Amino acid sequence: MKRKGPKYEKIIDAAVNVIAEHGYHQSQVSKIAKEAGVADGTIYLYFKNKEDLLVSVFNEKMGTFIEKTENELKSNDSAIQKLRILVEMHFKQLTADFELSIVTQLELRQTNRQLRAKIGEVLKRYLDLIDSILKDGMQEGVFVKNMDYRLARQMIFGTIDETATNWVMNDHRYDLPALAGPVHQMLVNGLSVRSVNLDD
Amino acid sequence: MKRKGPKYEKIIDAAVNVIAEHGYHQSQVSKIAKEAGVADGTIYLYFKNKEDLLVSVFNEKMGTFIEKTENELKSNDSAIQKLRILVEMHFKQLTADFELSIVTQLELRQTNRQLRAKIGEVLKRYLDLIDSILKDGMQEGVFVKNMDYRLARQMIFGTIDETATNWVMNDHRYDLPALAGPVHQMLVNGLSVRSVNLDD
Amino acid sequence: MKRKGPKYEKIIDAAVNVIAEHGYHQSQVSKIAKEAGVADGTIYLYFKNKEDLLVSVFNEKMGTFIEKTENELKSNDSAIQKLRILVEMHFKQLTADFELSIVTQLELRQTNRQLRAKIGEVLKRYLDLIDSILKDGMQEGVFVKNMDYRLARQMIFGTIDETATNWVMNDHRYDLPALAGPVHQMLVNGLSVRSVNLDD
Amino acid sequence: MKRKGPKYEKIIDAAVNVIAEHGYHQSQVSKIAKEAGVADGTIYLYFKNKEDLLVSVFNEKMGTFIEKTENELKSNDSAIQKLRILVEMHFKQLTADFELSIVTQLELRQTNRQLRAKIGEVLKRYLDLIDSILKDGMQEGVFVKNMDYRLARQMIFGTIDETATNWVMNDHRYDLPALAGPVHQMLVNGLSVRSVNLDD
DNA sequence: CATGAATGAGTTTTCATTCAT
DNA sequence: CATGAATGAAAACTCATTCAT
Repeated sequence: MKRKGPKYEKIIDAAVNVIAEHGYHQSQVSKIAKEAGVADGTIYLYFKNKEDLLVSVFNEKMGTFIEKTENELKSNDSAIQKLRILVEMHFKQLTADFELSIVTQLELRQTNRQLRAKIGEVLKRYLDLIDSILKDGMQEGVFVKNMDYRLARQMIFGTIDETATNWVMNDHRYDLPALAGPVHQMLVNGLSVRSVNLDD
Repeated sequence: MKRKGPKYEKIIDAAVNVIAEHGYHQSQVSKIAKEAGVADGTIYLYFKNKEDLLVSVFNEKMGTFIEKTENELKSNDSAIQKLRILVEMHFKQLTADFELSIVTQLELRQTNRQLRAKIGEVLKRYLDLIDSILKDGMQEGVFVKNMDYRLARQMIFGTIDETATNWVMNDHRYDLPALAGPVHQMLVNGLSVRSVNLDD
Repeated sequence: MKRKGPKYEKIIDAAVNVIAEHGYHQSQVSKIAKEAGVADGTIYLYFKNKEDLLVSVFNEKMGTFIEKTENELKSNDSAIQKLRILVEMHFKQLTADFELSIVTQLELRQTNRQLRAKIGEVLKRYLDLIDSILKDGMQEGVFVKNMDYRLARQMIFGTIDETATNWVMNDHRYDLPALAGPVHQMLVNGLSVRSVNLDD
Repeated sequence: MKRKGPKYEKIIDAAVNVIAEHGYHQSQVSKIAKEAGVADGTIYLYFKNKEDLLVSVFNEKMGTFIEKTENELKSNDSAIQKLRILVEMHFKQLTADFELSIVTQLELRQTNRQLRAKIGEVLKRYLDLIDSILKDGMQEGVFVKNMDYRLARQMIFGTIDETATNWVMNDHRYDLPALAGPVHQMLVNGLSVRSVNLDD
C-alpha cells in the first residue's frame, strides 16, 4: 500500500471533484479512477478499499484545514481573539474551496456509522483546539468558571457547522466570512461572565 | 395509497425499530415488513416506495414532536422562558424514545440530497417556531435589536442539535434534559442585550 | 364459474379497451376490473385466471368475426367470389373496431406459446373456411389441381394478416377495405390455372 | 460497452439457445449468463441492458441472414429467378438452424411494442430487398405495372413468414426448403401479367 | 354474488474488488 | 507499478390470485 506519490494526490483530488459534482452515492470507484486518469485497480494500490479512500480524503483535506487553523492560533492572543480567528479561518477556508465545502458539509455525512466514526476521530483534533481556547478563556477569567466544557464546545462547533451547512445548502449565495463577526459575538456572549444570569 | 389504518402505524413503527437496530443502509423493505408483521407487498399499499416510507416516518414522528412543542409554547411566557421550554421539550422528547433519537439524529442523515430536502421541509416548521421566539424576544427588548435572524436561529438549532447528536453517539449515557438549563443559559447569553460588546 | 351475465360482457369489453389503450403488458387484472366497474375478485367469478380471460376475449371477438364471415359465405357464389368476400369481410370488420384490431393484430401476439396455442385453436375455424373455398375452387376447376392446401391457405392467411398488421402499425392511416380488391386479385392469380407456369 | 470479443459472441449464442429451449419469458439474464459461461455482470459489459441484448441477438443473426441473401441476389438473374432465390434462401437458412428459427419465428414476437419497433428496423433491410426485386420485375415487364408495391411486398413476406411460422409450430416436422418451389410459383402467379384478370 | 385488502414469489442491474497480464 | 476485464452478491418492487367479510 503506497501511501504517497503523485497518483495518491491525484486520486484524492479526483474524489473531491467527483463527489462534489455527482454526490456521494453517485461516486463510484470507477468514476473517481477515470477522473484521476488511472485504472480502477490502481486505486487499490494506494487505498485499502473505498472506505479507506473516503476517510483519507477527509483526513488529508481536514488535516490541512486544521493545521492552518492551529498555526493561526499559535499567537499570544486572548481567548476571545482566538475564538474569532477560529471562526474566521473556518469560514474562509470553506469559502476558498467550494467543492471541498460541498463534500465535507453535505456529502460525507451520508455515510454509515462506521465511516463517520473514523471521520469523528479526525475531527477530534479540531475539537481539542476549541477546548484549549475555552480553557484559556476560563484562565483569563473571561469565560464562565466551571462551565461544562463539552456543552460549550458543542455550542461553538454546532453553531459554526450549522452556519456553514446552511451556506452550502443555499448554494454559497452569500458571503460566509462576513458572518464571522456576528457569529463570534453570539458565541462570546454565550460564554462570557458579563452576561445575563438566569438565576438572578 | 391508503394513508391510514392500523397497518400504516405498524409499518411506521417497524421502520423506526429496524433502522435504529440495523442502521439506515441495512434496513431493507423486507426486514421492515417482517418486523411489522405484514407481507413485503403490503408496504406498497401504504407507501409509494421506500423513500416515501422513510419520509413518512420522519413526517409522522417529527410532526408529533413539533406539535407537542408548539402546544407548550402557546403560553404567555416571555421569550426567554419560551426558549427554555423549547430546549427542554427537545431534549425530553428525544429522551422519551431512544430508538427515535437514533433514527432522527444519526440514521436519517445518511440519506441522499433528495430525501434530505423533503426532510428539510418538515423541519421548516420547527425553525419557524424558533424564529417566532426570536421575534418575541426582540419586541420584549431582551434580545439584541436588528440581530441576524438566520444566524441566531442557526446558533440555537446548531447547538441543540449538536448536543443531542453527541448524546446519541455517546449511547445515551448521560442525562440529556439535565443539560437544558446550561444550554439555555448559553443561548440566552449569546442573544441578550446585557452582554459583552466586542466593539467596546 | 358463471359463464354469462352482464358482467361477463363488461369484463370482456373492458379487457379490449384496456389492452388497446395500454398494451398487453400494461393490462393488469386490476386495471381491467376498474375499467369494467367491478372488483378485482369478481373477475375470478367469471374466469378461471387471467389467461382464461384473454383466451375468452379472443374467443368471443374472433367467434363473432368468424360467424359473420361464415354467414356471408353461405351464398352460392363461385370460389373466386367467395375469396373476395372473405378478404373484404376481414378488412371491413377490422375497420369497424379499431381497438379490437390493435388487440388481435398486435397485442395478443405478445403472449406465450401456451396462450397462443389456445388462440390457434380458435383460428382453426377460420382456416377451415379458407380451406373450403380452396376446395370449391379446385372442384370448379379455377384453382390449380392437386395444389398444396396448406401452402395455399398460408399464402391467403399470411397475406391478409400481414396486410392487416401493417395497417394497424401505420395507425390505421389508410383505407384498408379499399385494398381488398388488389389483394384478392393477387391471391387469385397466385392460385389460378390460367397463370404463369414456371416449368414452361 | 464492448461490442466485440469472444464473449460477445458467446453471450449472443447462449441467448439463442436459452430462448429456444425455455421460451422468451423464461429466459432470465442469469440463465443466459450461465449458459454462456460468464458471470451475470459480464453481460452488462457487453450490452446496455436485457433489451439491448435481445435486439443484438436479432441484429446479429438477422443481419447475417440478410447479408447472405443479399449476396445471392447480386447475380444478373431475372426478377422471377431472384424471387426464387429469396424464398429458397429464407427457407434454407431457417432450416440450417432450428434453434434460431424458433427464436425468430416464435419467441422474439412476444416482445413489447418498443422492442418490436427496433426489430422492425432491422427487418426494413429485408423488405427493401423484396422491393428491389419487385422493381426489377416491373422493369422487365413480367410483374404487373403500377402494382401496389406495399401490397405485393406484404403478400411475399406474409406468405413466406406464415409458411415458416407454421413449419416451426409443427416442430420442423417437414421439409421446408421443398416448399420453396410451390410458394415461389404461387407468388409469381400472384404478381404476373400473364394471369387472371378479374375485370374480364 | 361481490368485494378489495393482503399476499409473497421472482428478476434485472449495479459496483466494489480481484488478479492475470 | 499499472491495468481493466471479470466477478457475483444483493434488494426494491410488481401483480395474479385468494378469501374473510
